[in-house]
Amino acid sequence: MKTPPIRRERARLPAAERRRQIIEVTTRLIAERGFWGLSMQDVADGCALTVPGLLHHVGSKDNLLVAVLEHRDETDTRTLAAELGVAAEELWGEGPGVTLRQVCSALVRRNAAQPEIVRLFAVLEAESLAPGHPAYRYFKLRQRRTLEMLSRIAPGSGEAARWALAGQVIAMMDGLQIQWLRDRAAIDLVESWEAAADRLFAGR
Amino acid sequence: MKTPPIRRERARLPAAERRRQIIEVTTRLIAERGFWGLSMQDVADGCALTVPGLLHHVGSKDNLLVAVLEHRDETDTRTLAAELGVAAEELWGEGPGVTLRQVCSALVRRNAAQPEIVRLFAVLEAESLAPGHPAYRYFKLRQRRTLEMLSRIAPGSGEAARWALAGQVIAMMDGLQIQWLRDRAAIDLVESWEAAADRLFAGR
DNA sequence: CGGCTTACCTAGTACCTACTAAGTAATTAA
DNA sequence: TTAATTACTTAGTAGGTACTAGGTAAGCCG
Repeated sequence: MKTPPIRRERARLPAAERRRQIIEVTTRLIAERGFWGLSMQDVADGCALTVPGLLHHVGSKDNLLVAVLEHRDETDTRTLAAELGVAAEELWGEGPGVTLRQVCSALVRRNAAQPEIVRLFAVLEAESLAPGHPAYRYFKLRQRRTLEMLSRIAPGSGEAARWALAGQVIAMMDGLQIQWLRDRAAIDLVESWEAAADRLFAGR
Repeated sequence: MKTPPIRRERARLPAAERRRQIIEVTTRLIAERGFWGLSMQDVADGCALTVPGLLHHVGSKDNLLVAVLEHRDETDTRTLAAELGVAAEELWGEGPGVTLRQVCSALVRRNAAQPEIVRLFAVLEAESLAPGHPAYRYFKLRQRRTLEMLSRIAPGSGEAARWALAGQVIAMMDGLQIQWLRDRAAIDLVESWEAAADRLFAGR
């Protein structure tokens, strides 16, 4: 005695739109629980889908993570360039288009407005330190790439000195962001960063 | 037709010793997968125990995490004080026993020798940013406490300036540690820190 | 309208999750 | 030497995990 199929009142969305929704929901959930703590069931629920319905769009859990990261990288560089009033290509070019300090200020200001996404990266950044993590390579490459980009526009004479400064700048931003995420009432991210930057960029 | 009970060749350890082993194994596993990714089965396997055997000692998964953190705090402050040749109590006292820079150098040098434990904290620090995490309160308190301790021995005139410096020092250490953990071949933690400290403590 | 694509479904697999209940046997104390 | 303690076991519960196979129906194009 089979129960007759129940008509569901689910919206049938075009793939692109559904994908966008999936990525948005996943971003929030990873920020909360990390990738290891993420469950496809929760993502599906957040999209009013079944789990196989979700898998139809993303294929697998690992793929989903990759999709989230790629989407972030894409939008991030785009909006950052826009905020600085510069074309994305010349952001990291040789010419003195923008200073390191300007880039950092823009970055921090935008991050201050999207704590959820900052948290996503903070959690994944730490989780992915283990070589078995599906985002291990992604973050390793990302670190090298970021360091290279920042050191290119860093002030200072020697190449080594510019690299060191770039590393310090990244470390400081990451560290302050965590303190801020932990106690947003007590810490103002932009203000803390500017104070730290005054010290890091002193005499330049 | 029951299979007869198989005689296991398992060591029966005194509680204290078994607990020590459990904490050690758990520390390694959390560093790898985070708390959300930790499974009691894996911990039990690592100790050559069954899961209920493990639960006999720790009660629950949350308790296990608390035990790990408490154990770390205990040993960490003890060995840090020893390394500086100071009693633990006067480490954070009013008198000019040690400078902030000395404390940081000692901290970084010791951390450089135990990457697994640094990774444990890096992962938990990020994961526990979510209010539902069992270590949420622990890390929030820890951040406040650390900030207070460091700012007490920080150089500088105003109280606000000392707090700011303490925050920057913590941020820089955390950030450099992550870069180091991600690419230990490319980065020397102690060296990076000293270079950064030269800048942070400049003119003091 | 008729056929094709595709968004999404139900059903099921094989396994892992933390945790409990209740019992056994090794160790220690009287 | 017996009695109490306790480290650890097997067995079981109730539910969650990612993922697959195969089907249904909604929407688009001719």
